[in-house]
Amino acid sequence: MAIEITLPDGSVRHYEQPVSGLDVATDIGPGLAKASLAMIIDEKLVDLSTVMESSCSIAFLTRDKPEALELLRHDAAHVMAQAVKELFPETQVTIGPAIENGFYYDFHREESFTQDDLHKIETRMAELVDQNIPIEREVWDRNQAIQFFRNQGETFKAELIEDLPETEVISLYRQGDFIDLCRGPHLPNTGRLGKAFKVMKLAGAYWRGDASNPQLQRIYGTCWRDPKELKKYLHMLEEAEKRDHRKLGREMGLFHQQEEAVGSMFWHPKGWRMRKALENYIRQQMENHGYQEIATPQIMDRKLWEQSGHWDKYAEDMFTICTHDHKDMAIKPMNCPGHVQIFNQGLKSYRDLPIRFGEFTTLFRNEAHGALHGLMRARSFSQDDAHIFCTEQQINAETADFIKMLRKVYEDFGFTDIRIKFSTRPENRAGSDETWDKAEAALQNAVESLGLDCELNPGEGAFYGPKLEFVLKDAIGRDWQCGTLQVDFVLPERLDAEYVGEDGARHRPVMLHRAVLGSLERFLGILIESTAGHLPLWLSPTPVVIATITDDARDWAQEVAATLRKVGVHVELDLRNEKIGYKVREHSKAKVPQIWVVGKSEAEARQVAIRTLGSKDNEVVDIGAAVEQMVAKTKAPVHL
RNA sequence: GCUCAUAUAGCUCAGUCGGUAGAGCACUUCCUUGGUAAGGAAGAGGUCACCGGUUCAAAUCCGGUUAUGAGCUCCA
Repeated sequence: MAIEITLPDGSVRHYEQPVSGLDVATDIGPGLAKASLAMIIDEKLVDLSTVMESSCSIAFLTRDKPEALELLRHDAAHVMAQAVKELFPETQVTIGPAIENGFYYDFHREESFTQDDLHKIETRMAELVDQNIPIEREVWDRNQAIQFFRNQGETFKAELIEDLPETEVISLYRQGDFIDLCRGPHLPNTGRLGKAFKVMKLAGAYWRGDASNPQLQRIYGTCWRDPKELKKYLHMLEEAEKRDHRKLGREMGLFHQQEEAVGSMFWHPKGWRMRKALENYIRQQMENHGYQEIATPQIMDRKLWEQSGHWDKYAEDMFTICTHDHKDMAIKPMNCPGHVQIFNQGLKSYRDLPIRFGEFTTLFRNEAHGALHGLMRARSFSQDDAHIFCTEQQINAETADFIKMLRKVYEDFGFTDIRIKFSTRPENRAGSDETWDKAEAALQNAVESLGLDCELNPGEGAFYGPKLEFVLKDAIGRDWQCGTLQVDFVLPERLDAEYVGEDGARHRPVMLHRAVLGSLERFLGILIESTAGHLPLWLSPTPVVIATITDDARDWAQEVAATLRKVGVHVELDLRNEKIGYKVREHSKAKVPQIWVVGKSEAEARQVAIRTLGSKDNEVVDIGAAVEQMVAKTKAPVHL
């Protein structure tokens, strides 16, 4: 029986007998055999050792291809597991996948790994690579595999196999004495892994991601195709650390936090100017989109939160107050119930809908201690929060208008590539399945009519409805939900919202919960990190500092400052007896977007020398033109 | 909340074997009026996060607490 192997270039090789990928690669050339990590048969990635029994098309996955990374990282995880088992035999292995930039492996061991252990593990991994141990695939009988891992004391692995569907092929990979359950594919040997990896850090993680399960020790590593890539990545991490908003917030004099107010901000003058500018900007956009601003009480009776269902789900995370007459009050963690109270005042007609209420007041949530993260996750924060009360027929149009606003706003900050997650019904929820079917279908319909590209995020919706999450990344690549849109058929029912329809009967409105920026604090944090503190001038607390070279220019500097203040530009003067280089350095470090340097010659010519942040040059401009460009740039964008 | 790590001057950090603390920058004063990322000199600044223990003696060793960082869980 002849076997025809078709290669990507269209050439065909003929074999009389079953042949492995490695054989074919060796036939073509020893260079290819050496460079190949795995192969692709009919678009499926498999081991190089896979034997082909019939004709097929194959391609070799070589190290230089970007897809090789995932394979290398997965193998790095296995090599790490082998190293850990050799060094600490009492450890139980669980799972170890490739992730963005690297890999991790979750281990169970009574004793904690130490920093020193991590070094040992890394060293041992390098030794295993040097030993060039063959990695071999074996297919086992399911019960035999379970029994095998049980005998080895690997209860987590045994549990994994037990939970695999009966039809699943149980493949084990053997590298030396180490055998692991794995779907594969893998490299032909440990030598192919190379040494562009690094064991990074230790963290806790729950077995199967459930906090009620035992906690495992997760060891993270990074892995690349060559040392150059590794170095580049490590350098990138260092650079990202410099963009940390908590660090920049201090350096730019924006805010600080302290022990007496964990999770909350002390906003300094500059930070607060910035925070206000952002709020005023989004307030303007909302007004242009027909939203009406309201303010609801900070403290409301527990009864209202019980009625809405929040008490049931979030009581632990709410700050509560017991008044002197023993009333239980909650400090509001969100605005929705308050907004419904205003909607419920007076009888609404279908002619009134949609009604869009917006609010920016501060919310308070007693977030878990370990969840706090600077501006990104705080215990007090405010949102560009709004609720749209509308009919089912209006959902699509309202969604379209919201998306339109969101896109323009995100563009203003340079966020053009927005990830959207579609989160569906969670396990713990309010409302009937029928209601959820309707809400999810309505949101799905709106998404489709707009042609939005969403990732499905099952089970992650709000307890009252499905949601869209608009996700941005921070400096080191972590995801943060910023904007959101939620379709809610539940709260209007629970809080008894209604309107009179065309038919004269009473109906429940639909509630759309939505925020473009999400938490203003979080959005600022993301923005500071994404811009490395180089904010747009209209958001910058001090868009310009006027710095004198000598006292000769003092009067001119003050005149320029007065001119700017007259047109509403926040300007600071630096008249100190310091060298201009010193002043430039200081204000550059504080991320001041423009430094207007004035010396004797500028004073005489009624000019300023503009130095823009990030540039080493300066441009000498007449005062009229300079003020004009500053006024234009410090004006927040407005969209209609 | 859980796991691991960390906590020394305003900031960034050093501090060996346990013997009561040090640098640079910032700050204050004086000198310097200098053309685009650090001019010079002097001075001041610390209950070594907090509480307890071991010890003749603790920044240092041990226990606890709090906060911070990373990750997990959570995120209305």
